[in-house]
Amino acid sequence: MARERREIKRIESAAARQVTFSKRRRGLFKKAEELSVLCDADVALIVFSSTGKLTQFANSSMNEIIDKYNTHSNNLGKADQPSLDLNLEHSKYANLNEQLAEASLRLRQMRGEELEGLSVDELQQLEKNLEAGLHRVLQTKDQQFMEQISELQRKSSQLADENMQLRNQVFQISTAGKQVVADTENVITEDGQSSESVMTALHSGSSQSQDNDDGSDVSLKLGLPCGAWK
Amino acid sequence: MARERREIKRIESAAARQVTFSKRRRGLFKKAEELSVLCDADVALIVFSSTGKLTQFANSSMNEIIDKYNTHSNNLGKADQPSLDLNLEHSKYANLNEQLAEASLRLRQMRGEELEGLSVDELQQLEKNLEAGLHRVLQTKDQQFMEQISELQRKSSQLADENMQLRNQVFQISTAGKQVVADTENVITEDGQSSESVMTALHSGSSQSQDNDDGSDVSLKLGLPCGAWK
DNA sequence: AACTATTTATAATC
DNA sequence: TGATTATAAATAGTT
Repeated sequence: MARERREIKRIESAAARQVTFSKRRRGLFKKAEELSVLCDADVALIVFSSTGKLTQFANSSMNEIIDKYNTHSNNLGKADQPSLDLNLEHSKYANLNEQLAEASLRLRQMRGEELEGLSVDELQQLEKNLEAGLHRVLQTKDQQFMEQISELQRKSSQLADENMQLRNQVFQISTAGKQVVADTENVITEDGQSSESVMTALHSGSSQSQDNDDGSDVSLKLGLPCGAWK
Repeated sequence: MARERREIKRIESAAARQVTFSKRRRGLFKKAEELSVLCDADVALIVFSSTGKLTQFANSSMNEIIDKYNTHSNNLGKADQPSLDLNLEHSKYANLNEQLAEASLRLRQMRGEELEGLSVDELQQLEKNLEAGLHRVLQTKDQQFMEQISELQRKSSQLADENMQLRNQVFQISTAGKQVVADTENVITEDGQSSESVMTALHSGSSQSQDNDDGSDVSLKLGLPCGAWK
């Protein structure tokens, strides 16, 4: 319902998926509420995003509706349930454990372990996923590198500017110094150390200029372990 | 969304309410399914009509999602649980949930999603893992290909052997046949059925050779769906 | 997140 | 119910 019809299948791009998820979830919850209001129906809606975030709607109480649902489906299914609660607890574990086991297996397989049982088709699917993942990781890494580089470029251009200013200061001060020296050569000094004073002044001026970068890190390290480069 | 905008409040006419309920319920379930498919989300939808009739949708298992919902709302919700037992249960869940969340995150990151927060070091580690995994997957796939190929080579060499033998048999038999025919033309047979015997021998010999492949599959299919190739 | 061109849902009607 | 249709609403792509 938009610029273009969208085929109903998993959106591959995580970003687009997230955007669509937000939009459609809002729409879905709105419709759910409207149905419950217009038609006086009991509606419960539970949505977990692919990242595990929960959103829920229930016109009355969620637990109430779930209970109602359980009694309904129980009536139609299993007859004896000594402790519904215990069974629920139990199945929660079982479910979580199953999901965890599944996720771990997938992870190990992506690391190239436990591939024995896989068919060629499954291996090719895995390969495709790995290549896509690797591609995105490389893209992200490149992006971070580029950011670091442009940050460094910014810093070094700033340093070059400061450098230029310092050179100017040095030049001006040393010019001024020569004038002082020239003067002292022709005039008897009052304390007998005018030459040293001038050198000290020049030096302290220089070091002060270098230090007035008030703590900013001027190191040119990339912050990367050297061994990480091929 | 129609001829006229409808105010969102309970429809008084029971008939109209029923009609709207049917239409909107269908739409709601459709949207729920689309969301689950498009965005890879877990969606559970339970609707009781005002007459008490139940309709439900869950992309996976309704119980699974309700369980997940219960653990979630337990974890994030009620603080009062006097029973030590319950707290233990609780922490077990929390633990499993944490592990599952961790594993899911790792999986998504290996698929190249949610890389935003990662440092360059972590990205490089991920890259290394992906490359290693991809390498092993490719190795395993290659190995399976090689096995299929050597199996096929074995079979076709076996077939070639059989072929050779058959050619020999055919040659010898047809040569013998000509001699027999030639002989019978000039010599009176002793039992009067030498010709038939020869023909029988030829036929039985041939069919035996074709059948002695004791059930092995001699088809030359690679066992791969054509669509799997780019 | 805001903006539209479209698609989709649906209210009224038969 | 089911089909039709004019219109409201949702939303895909874009900025």
